[in-house]
Amino acid sequence: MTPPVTRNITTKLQITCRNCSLSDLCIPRGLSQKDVERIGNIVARRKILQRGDFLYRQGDRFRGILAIKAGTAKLVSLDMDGNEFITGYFLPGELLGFDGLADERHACSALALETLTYCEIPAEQIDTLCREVPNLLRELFRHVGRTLTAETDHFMLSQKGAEERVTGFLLDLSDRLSRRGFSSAEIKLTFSRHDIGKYLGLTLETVSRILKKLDAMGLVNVNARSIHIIDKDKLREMFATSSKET
Amino acid sequence: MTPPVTRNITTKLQITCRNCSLSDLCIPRGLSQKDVERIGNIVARRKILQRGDFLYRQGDRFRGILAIKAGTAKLVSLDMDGNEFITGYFLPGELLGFDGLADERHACSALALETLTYCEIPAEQIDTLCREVPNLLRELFRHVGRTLTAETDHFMLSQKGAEERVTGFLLDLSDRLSRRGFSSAEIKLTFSRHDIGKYLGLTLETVSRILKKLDAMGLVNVNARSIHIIDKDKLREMFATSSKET
DNA sequence: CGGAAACTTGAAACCTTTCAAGAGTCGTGG
DNA sequence: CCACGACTCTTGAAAGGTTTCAAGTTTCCG
Repeated sequence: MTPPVTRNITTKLQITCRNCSLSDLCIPRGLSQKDVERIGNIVARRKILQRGDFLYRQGDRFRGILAIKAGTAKLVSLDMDGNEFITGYFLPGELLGFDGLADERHACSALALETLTYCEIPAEQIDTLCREVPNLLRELFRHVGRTLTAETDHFMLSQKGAEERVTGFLLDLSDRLSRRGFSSAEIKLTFSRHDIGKYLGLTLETVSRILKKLDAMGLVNVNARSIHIIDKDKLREMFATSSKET
Repeated sequence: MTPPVTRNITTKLQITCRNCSLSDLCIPRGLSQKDVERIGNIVARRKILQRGDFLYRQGDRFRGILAIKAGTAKLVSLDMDGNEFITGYFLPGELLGFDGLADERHACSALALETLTYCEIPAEQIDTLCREVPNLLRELFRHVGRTLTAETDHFMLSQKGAEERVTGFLLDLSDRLSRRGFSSAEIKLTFSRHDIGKYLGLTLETVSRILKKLDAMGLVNVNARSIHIIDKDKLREMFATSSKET
């Protein structure tokens, strides 16, 4: 057995927060040079995972806040009946792990959708680090806050019609990608149709049908897992269309 | 004795965190006597609002974290099209306002469902207070974390069948009430059917129908806005029933 | 007491799911 | 290099659950 995993040739280059390419997205964003140096020494760096590997599992002890350096991940929640829901997804530069804050145990599982590297602020260090680096506290709050409003948006999206859910998902993904320096028009999905469905509260069949419809309308170009957004404005327009009630 | 009273005749007595009846629910829970004293001096106390009043509005500048002393509140979000969603609700002893953490502006509106009093930790004080009171930081993180997982649960609930959504809502409400010292069987709703619908992603008609059905099944006793839970076990059972997929 | 708002109730319309089968994709091994 | 098997995705038709629409009825409050 033991499949020939593409093991990481550990580049011996020392990457710290200071010279990390994501510093303008990640925690250091709001921090001074000196502060960055400080947390750079504590952050555990460059863990590497393969598709399907867990960053952490539901029920795991909370180890710390993770920052994705490369790759994408999904947040999976199981309810008491074992039904699976995807409650969020993460791109490079985004922070996750906050679901372990409530009671020291993770409420969700996070797993890699492709080869993924990440950094980690160990849980035990957070308190002291926040005290030593005043702005870090605020920065962390900003990030949980953002996670929170993202969940709110996710909920609202999941209450709309199927068409809007899918277009909303594409727009969100596209925006978040572009904010992180990736092409906002050429999307290579790491999600399966099933994943998208579980994220949006739809069946994979419905997702498939709507993707096809958007393609037929000329708004996007769907080819298996690669999606080309042709007319984002019209996509946005169609996303907004359907409001009626108060 | 001294069971948690439902209402407070505006006693002119000086209430601080130390002698607050909710101290075992609110922030002070995890803190030492001395720490409580400390934050007790900073917390702005006992603002009072009437039904329909806003604790804060979407877009308002983030003023601080609020703790409800008495009464209930709902969190309302409007999407870009003006559609209204209820993204959460709060009982005495619960903290809200975290939706303002992301960018100094509240992403939702919070409004009182009945006469309500609350306390407030001013935003400007949070940083310094956290540095002075080490455990407060952890306690605050615990609370945001809890808010986060509550939202996840809310999302998952909203993906289920209508019957489970309503029973799930009743069970959640009942549990949270009892955890706060209120009767878990005798519920006096401060929500309208419309509110419940907006919270669960259902129309008010559907909520009405299902409430009636649960009544007819003998699981609850519905009388306008007062709900008596007769058979919570069976209610739980019916909530779990419907799991099939993996 | 009267009027507005909240709630109930029924029937039809609508959207998404379910079920079922076929097509495409990918990796492995002959 | 092609075949095989396992997935993943597509596509169609029927079933099912919620919403919508449309009246009523009740409750609440001035």
